Amino acid sequence: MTVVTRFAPSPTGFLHIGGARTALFNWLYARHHQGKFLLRIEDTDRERSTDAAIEAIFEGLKWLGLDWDEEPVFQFSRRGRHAEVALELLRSGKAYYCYASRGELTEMRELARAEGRPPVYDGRWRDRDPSEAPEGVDPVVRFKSPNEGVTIIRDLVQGDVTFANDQLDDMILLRADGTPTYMLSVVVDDHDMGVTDIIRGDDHLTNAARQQQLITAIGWDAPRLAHIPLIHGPDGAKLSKRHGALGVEAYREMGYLPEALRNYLLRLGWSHGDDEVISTEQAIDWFNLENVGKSAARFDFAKLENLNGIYIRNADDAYLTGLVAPVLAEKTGETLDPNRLKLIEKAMNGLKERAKSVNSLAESSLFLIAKRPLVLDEKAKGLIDEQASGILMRLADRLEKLEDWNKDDLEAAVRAAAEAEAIKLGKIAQPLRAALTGSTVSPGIFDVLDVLGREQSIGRIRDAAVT
RNA sequence: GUCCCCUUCGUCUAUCGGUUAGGACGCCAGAUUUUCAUUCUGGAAAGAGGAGUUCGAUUCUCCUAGGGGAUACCA
Repeated sequence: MTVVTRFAPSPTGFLHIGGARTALFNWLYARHHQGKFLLRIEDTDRERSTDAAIEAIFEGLKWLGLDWDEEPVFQFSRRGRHAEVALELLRSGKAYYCYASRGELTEMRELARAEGRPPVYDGRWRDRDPSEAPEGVDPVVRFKSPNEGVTIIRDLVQGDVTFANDQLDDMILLRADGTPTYMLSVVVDDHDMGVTDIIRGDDHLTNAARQQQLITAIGWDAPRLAHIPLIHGPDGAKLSKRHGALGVEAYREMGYLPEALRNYLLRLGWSHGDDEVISTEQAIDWFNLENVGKSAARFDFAKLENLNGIYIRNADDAYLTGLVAPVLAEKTGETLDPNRLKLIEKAMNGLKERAKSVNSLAESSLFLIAKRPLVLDEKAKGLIDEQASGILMRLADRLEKLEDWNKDDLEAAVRAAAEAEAIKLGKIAQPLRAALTGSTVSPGIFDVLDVLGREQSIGRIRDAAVT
């Protein structure tokens, strides 16, 4: 049987980082087994579901490169089918109408808690005759779950987990208004979609027992289960939305590459020996459930940043230029013409060597497209004293005489200038850097000269030398 | 309260009874270098605590502690 996995987020907010990892694992598992990766939007909570959230989930998955098979399933649209299954259970005596009021339910829970018993529904309508039903009350449909024995979940990550059946009460299948609850919907949808392997957060582990009872009652085959641990924030607390949990689009805005984030997320809870930098092809080839850890992991930005740097350094110059362009456009307030983009791409090799994010890449390429005269930062200004000005003027004269403006000749000229001045290369390179870039930090100075070209370079040197 | 899960350097992790407990990030020191970054070398840094089982436990069992999750007519 081919593997079918699914990612089933509820569209009540952005695609957060924990969901992204769940999606990644499902995707990897499906691709590894040459199976299918399906998407289901669990939008049955009409109050909280929004179209914007649905869009954010699609966009987030696309950005991460997690392509899904077939059309996404919208759970709400399948409510008729869900109710049908509940009604069938009702007919076969595996479910029943319950007329207990909300007040009764609260009372029940409080009493149970006070007595140290599990806070569950006591089954008061389980065997009661419907003729006793109170007037004018719309009943809910409850599942008649086994009261004795145990339910064992054979989890691929967590191992065998045993629940006593008396801990699990008769859950609601259909609300008083006839709409299905989550427990029913997932079971029916997973079955109808042919899902063979459910990989989800371990906050669903207790749900798994109830769902398994339901599946057994209906008579379906149970899918394989794998409950992966949650991701915690840097402080070890649960990663909640008000607690630093960001949507994947926030990571894009911070300048992380999707492939770096994917790699980071993969290593958060899964390992392959000592391997750290893992390509997507390798990930698909290697991914398995056996090497998924059982404990929650903390999110560590420092490590993500390191990985991001590695991916940036290895990335294609044109690709990076394409990513930098919009950021630059936003910073400068104008879209870049092809000539300046070409300039950036030419400098990219030196730029990417020292970048940790797309944003820092943009920041450090700003000098390339700056207009003369350059504004020097404080440190750069400090480098150009009277002596340095003289050196720069003489260097400008020397550079002007160069026949050919290329990296090798430029290097030779600058070194010759240093020798003529009887100073170390650094003594001339730093003021030169300040003059050309307005900063004390930049790519190699000969690269900068080369990329900037004769006119800009000499102009900038003279600008700095006279002020 | 009840149930379930988890626990190796600060962080992510390797180890599937016998290792000087390995790697990565971060940190510190050094080398390279025109700045920064990269790269390279070296260093500090861990089995929550307690009982067992065993010739031998990080590894198996139990207890304690700590952390997390679930306890809805939310998903």
